[in-house]
Amino acid sequence: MTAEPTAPERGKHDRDQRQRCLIDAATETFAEKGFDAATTREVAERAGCSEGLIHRYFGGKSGLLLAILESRADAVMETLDGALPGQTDLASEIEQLLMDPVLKYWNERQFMRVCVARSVVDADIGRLVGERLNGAKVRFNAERLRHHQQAGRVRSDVDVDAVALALSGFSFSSGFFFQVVFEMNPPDIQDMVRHTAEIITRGIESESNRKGRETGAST
Amino acid sequence: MTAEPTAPERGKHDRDQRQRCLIDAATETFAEKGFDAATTREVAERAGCSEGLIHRYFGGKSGLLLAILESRADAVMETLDGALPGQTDLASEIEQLLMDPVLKYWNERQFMRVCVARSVVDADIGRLVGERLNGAKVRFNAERLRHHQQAGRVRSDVDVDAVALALSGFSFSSGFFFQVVFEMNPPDIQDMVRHTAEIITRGIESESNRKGRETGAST
Amino acid sequence: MTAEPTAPERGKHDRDQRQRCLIDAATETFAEKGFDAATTREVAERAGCSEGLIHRYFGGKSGLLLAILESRADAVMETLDGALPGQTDLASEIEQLLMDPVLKYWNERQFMRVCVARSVVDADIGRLVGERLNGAKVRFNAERLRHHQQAGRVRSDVDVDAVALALSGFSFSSGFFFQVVFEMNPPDIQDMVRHTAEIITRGIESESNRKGRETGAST
Amino acid sequence: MTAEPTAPERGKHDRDQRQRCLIDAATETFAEKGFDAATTREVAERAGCSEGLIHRYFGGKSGLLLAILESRADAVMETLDGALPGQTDLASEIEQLLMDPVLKYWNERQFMRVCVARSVVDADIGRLVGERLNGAKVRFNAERLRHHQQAGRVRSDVDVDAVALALSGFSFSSGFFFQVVFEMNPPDIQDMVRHTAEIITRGIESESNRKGRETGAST
DNA sequence: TATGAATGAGCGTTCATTCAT
DNA sequence: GATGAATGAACGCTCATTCAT
Repeated sequence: MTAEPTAPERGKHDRDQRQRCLIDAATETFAEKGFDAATTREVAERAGCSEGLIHRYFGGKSGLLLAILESRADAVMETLDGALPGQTDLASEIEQLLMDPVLKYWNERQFMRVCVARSVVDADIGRLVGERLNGAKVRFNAERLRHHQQAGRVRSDVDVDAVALALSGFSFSSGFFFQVVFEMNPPDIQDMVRHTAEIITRGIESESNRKGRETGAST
Repeated sequence: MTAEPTAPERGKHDRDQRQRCLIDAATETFAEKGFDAATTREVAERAGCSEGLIHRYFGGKSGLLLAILESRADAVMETLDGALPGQTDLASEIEQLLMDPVLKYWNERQFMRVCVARSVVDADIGRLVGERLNGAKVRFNAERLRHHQQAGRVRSDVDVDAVALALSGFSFSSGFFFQVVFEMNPPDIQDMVRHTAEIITRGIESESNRKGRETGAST
Repeated sequence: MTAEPTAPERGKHDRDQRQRCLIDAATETFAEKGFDAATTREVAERAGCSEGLIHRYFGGKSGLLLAILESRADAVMETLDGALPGQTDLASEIEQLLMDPVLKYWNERQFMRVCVARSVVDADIGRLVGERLNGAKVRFNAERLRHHQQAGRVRSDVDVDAVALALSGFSFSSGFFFQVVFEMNPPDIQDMVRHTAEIITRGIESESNRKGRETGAST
Repeated sequence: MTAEPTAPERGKHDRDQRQRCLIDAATETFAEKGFDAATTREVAERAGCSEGLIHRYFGGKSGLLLAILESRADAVMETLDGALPGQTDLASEIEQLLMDPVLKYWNERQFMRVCVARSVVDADIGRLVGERLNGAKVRFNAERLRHHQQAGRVRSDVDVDAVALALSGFSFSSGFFFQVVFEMNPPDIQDMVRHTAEIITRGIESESNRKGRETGAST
């Protein structure tokens, strides 16, 4: 998570900084209490400015929610996908695709709480999260898998799009629900995810890849 | 889903019936609007009684939420697990364990919306859902898998508890999030789940099971 | 003005009485401060009940304004017209038609303030006041004048509808603006109105009426 | 109405021009929405300058209202009275005294809306309008009538001050309320006013004037 | 006991005003 | 001097909760 921006002194003029502070304060507050139960009063207090600014800048409480989604969605996807190096080894690739989100969902848990809680109740947000957040992850997974399939490491009868979707769903439930919502023990989750990665690898790899792996392993 | 209980006439005394009506009305209302945005006025209206009863019977709005969880949790788990016949074939078993929740989550989507939306925001509810709802499912999965492992159909190096958890997470994301929240096309989801079931089966089955399957398939 | 209804004790249940109290309290408050500057807080305080009732009963502040107009418009017109006995003498009739509103506008000055202030700013209210309040007065005047014209006391070339409108306008400016808004001395206004009544009588009476009056006066 | 002053460019210093722009913008805004519902934001926007200037120049929103009244009262009276030529014919004089305001109130309807709406609610404004606006009109009327009375065209028993007040009231209700607020048809109003002018003329003219008029008419 | 009238704390929002720039 | 970002008091309104009926 990026460093919390320091709020400008009260009364000082600094539009951009103020907006960032408000968005951060709102993310925390919405995550802790839920969108409805959170009050603009508390958001403003946390941001160290007056309530009026929420309405001036974002057009109200609901505008603030949209601003959160807008401002973070792309950033979040970048951090989820950006830095992942492609692996030439299929097993490493699968483990990476499953394990990385488990870390990212933890880091972005506040933002995720806001998104998830709203998506359940607000269909527009639901679709937005499904398409922008999950969709991006799925497309990313599919691309990686396709590459391995073309290299002959993945069985030709495997539907990489279906597997990509399955992987995103599995890492979402592990990384967000098990870890953040159900408060399960992170090391346990990581073991489970690693184990599942092996199983899936075995389930999708081509005959040649299996042999190479067994040989490589025995060497 | 059980039949909607008929509301007693206004003013009539029928405590149990009234309570069931209120719980059903509240489940619908909370699911459609979210817990905070729903009003006790609307719940009472749907239930066909006065607002005052919500407080007399359940001690207020939040008591009504707890009553929903209490009254449905066990029932839901029964419907999720109860009627599932054990399969002697591993592939069928896995497919059944993954596909069944996809149908059940759809039927119980109203109740699930309430649970999930609250669990994200309220840690107590989060743990309750994790332990009572998901936990039951995981234990059920583990038992089935262990049986197949003891019968030699599942590799001995597979951690059935880990796989049981993985399966529950995967079916939760597919059945609830993909299907209900992201509004994806149910047949597409079912195809993906079936495909994934095959992959996982391949990933966990023992050498002997694989050979038997290939032989059986070629016969 | 009818006696101020006594407010029910706080918390006591008395829907009708409460509504009447709120309408009276609102009339006073709107009259003193204007509709916009008046607050629902103050109205509720004067009525001795909680703010919420304004919204429950009247659907909000603007509903309260409409309720005032609805509840008083007819009553006001009745008191303006109802008790006026027809006069066989034209001069008495004119004086009565001009003088009576001067008293009535004073008694209803609070209600009138609300009506007039809003009509200037809100075209819907303007038309409503023009048609329901002033229109009724004009039609009443016209009927009386027509009767005198048919009896030969009013010149046949007089347009009674035009005169009826003129009389209503004159009594409105004298009775409301001069007396209530400009705070002129009521006896002075009454003298002026009486004098004007004589002049108008002279202006509309038929030759025969004039002769009869002069003869009658000299007798 | 005088030509709208062109606003100085934003940021340029031109105190007098800016003040005039603000007063014009405020007159329009207050007339359209009413004083309370109008916002300083909109006034400043229309005037093409910043909100702060309203406070710097006029000390706030209410100061702006006073500035409107101050700056326009005299101008309005000049346009109401200034250009009216004295008539040697009594009938023409009366018609002119009644008809002219009907046109002037229409031209000044924005300013009048502001004055009238406030005068009903604010006693200070009420007196100011009564004395400065209506008072000036009444004195003007009285002077003209006195001249005709001295010339023997008006009966000696007529109280010219009372009639002057009556005329001002009648033309105020016709010109402002009937025409602007009640949105009556201007030609209809003009017919009514002309008819009333004849009636009043007949009501106040001396015997000699009547004879001269009848002779003149028959010639 | 069940009702629904009544409450009042607290919400999102507005806007005249102030003041850093 | 002019700007517009920032303030904060106060608004209309909502609704869980209470309580007279």
